[in-house]
Amino acid sequence: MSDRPVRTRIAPSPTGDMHIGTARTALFNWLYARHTGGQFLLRIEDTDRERSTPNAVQVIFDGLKWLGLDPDEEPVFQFARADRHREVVQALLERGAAYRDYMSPEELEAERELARAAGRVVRSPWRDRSPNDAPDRPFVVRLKTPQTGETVIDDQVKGRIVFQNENLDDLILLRTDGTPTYNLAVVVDDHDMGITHVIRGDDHLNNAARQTHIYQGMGWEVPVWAHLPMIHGPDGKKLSKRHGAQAVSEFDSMGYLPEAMRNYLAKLGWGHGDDEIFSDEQAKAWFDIKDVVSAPARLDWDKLNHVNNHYIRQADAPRLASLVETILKSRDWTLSAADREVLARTIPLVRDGAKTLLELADACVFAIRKRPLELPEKAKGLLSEETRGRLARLAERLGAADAWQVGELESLIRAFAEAEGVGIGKFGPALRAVLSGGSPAPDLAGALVAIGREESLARVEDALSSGA
RNA sequence: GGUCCCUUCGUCUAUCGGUUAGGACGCCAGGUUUUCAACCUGGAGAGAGGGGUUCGACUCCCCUAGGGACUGCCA
Repeated sequence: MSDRPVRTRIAPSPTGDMHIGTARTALFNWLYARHTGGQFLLRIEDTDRERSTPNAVQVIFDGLKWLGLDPDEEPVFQFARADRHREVVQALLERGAAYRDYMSPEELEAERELARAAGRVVRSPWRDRSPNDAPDRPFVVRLKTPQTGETVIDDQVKGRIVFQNENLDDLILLRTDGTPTYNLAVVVDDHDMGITHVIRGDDHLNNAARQTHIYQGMGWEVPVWAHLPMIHGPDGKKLSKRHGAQAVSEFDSMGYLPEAMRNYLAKLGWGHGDDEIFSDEQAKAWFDIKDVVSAPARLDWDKLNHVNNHYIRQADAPRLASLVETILKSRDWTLSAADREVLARTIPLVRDGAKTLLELADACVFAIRKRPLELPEKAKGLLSEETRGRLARLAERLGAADAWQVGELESLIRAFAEAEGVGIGKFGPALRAVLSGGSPAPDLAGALVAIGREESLARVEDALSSGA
């Protein structure tokens, strides 16, 4: 390999959702490019005309953008390069590194069965036939892969892997209809894009051996290979919908922060000693393909939640407020300017316990609910005559509080309990219920601050006057 | 069937021939406590099995078992 500047790429096919495994592959490519001062590129593999959709292309753009993995150049669309791919096939043909195969689908099928039964690879009789024998029939173009010797893949993750060439079949390069296949297109595009490091899922490990011969047929430099193990579901099976999520957009809508995803995904298959939480800058500085683990990893929701909670605590409050507002709006809440202020006050008080933005939003609801709050049955039971009197006396003190701040209110509540000669447990639960209407709420002082003085006192008043 | 990959606590991982096999999440116990979290302290918990190589193997080699990928004119 040469010392060309590093260029990596992510090459998804736009046929549906963006899988979280694709996201991690993109992350590793991005990290490696950033680590080495190289470039990270995007190529849309849209050669499957049946399944590729513009919408799915947009999903990929959106997914990468959300994850903060910005490509350094405009995306390359593979289908648009079909002429170039055919040009390379022509060159391969001229060099004698490829041949036209006139087997009919039926013949191919028969050969496939024979080959499988014999435990060997599919072979075409046209490989060694003279072009002069060519019939007037549709044909595919196949790569003329060596049948003796061995092909060595020096993989950065898996190590040195040796394939016996007799086990490698002749890849189809061009279909009967003249369109290029995936295996040809990746190689040509990676070469033309100057990709130095092919970092991709290890489902392509076998392809690497076969693709090597396309590079060699053209006399091109073979890239450095790095085949990443896949991400499995918590049960160790292939990650699928029933595991809760598999698409990047789903993690977004479940309330995971992109920086949390980057940190968590980076730790899935790669690590830097005992470091668990690290910044993008640290990840870029530390990341090396050689440190990627070679075994598949399972998605662990508990750990993802833990990491996400960490980043929710770290995030800017205004950013969280806007994210929470988006979630609340999607639940048909309309927020006034005053509500937004309440939200801004509430978030710092409740964020510590939130594992997702959805939970954060839930935790804010108590503060913006509209009076009069309907108390749950359980709460009504708390409002004995004695407690009502106590709350009334407490409301008086609250009304006269110097400052409406957590510290002040905490001491006020403590002092009140002492004055009443009871523990906070005697009136705390009732106050909480009255303030929140049964919604989850933080500690009393925090709840009071979040709700605001006027609104808090009004809620207490509502409760005391109802059914009195 | 063939080729190839993988295998340390439940999970993610550290270890790069010599460690009481470390950390994190989760779990359990205790603490804090006006709810739920969060937080603090402590605890349980691992080298798939069998052969080698070596003074010494989680670490190197082989076999077995169990997972997985590929074996498409999909990507």
